[in-house]
Amino acid sequence: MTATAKARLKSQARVLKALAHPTRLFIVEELSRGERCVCELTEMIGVEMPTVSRHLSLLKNVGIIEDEKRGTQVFYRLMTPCVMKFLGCLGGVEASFRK
Amino acid sequence: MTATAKARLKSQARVLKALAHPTRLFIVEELSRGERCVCELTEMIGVEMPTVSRHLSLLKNVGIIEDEKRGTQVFYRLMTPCVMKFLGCLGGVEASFRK
DNA sequence: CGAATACTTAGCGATATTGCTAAGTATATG
DNA sequence: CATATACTTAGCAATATCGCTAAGTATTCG
Repeated sequence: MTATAKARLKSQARVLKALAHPTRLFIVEELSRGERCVCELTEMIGVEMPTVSRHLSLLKNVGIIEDEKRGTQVFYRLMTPCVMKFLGCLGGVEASFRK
Repeated sequence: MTATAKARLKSQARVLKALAHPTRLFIVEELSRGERCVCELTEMIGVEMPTVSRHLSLLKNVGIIEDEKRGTQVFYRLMTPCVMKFLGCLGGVEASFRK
């Protein structure tokens, strides 16, 4: 394993790790339908806002989503719609395992 | 969020979590080129065999790989080549973030 | 300005993950 | 049978993650 390969794997793992949580997967799916503010997401998810906020900043840190403040609200947008194809495939993986 | 949606997200997150580690990503990539025994993977990765073995059983538990014992060796195979397309897309995600 | 709303950050305890070493299991081999 | 090889399992310490509450920041509104 070269150092380059190692760096690439680490970087890819970082993105996967960011996606690897039910709440964050929900956020990504929801944002794929359009931008949402933190309060909307919080209500849909059903955990405290600080918790949602932390999930959001995690996704933002790896470049999957982006935020924009408008008034007192902060709206988040999906930056990499590619992630959705990704998740579509994922459905196949579990299905193939369950059968 | 319905209970069904919750269960699906949890299941998907489980698969992503299994992939979300540099060593396990390496294993998946390597197995996409053909089956490998634990000792081969161990040598390539450069950590102790028990550690590799645990990464392998994690991947096996979510149905991504499968094992077969032949003599004293255990060979692992990729069960869901779909995962590779998945990872191809991943390259795009990081690239789009870095630029 | 003062209060309210929408968020984020910090800090905490509970739990999960990671890699290690040591010990256990199973198959081949002298 | 005894030893070696290939692997897995168990147990441990270090570290990371998760959700919470409390406290801080920023913008709006009376």
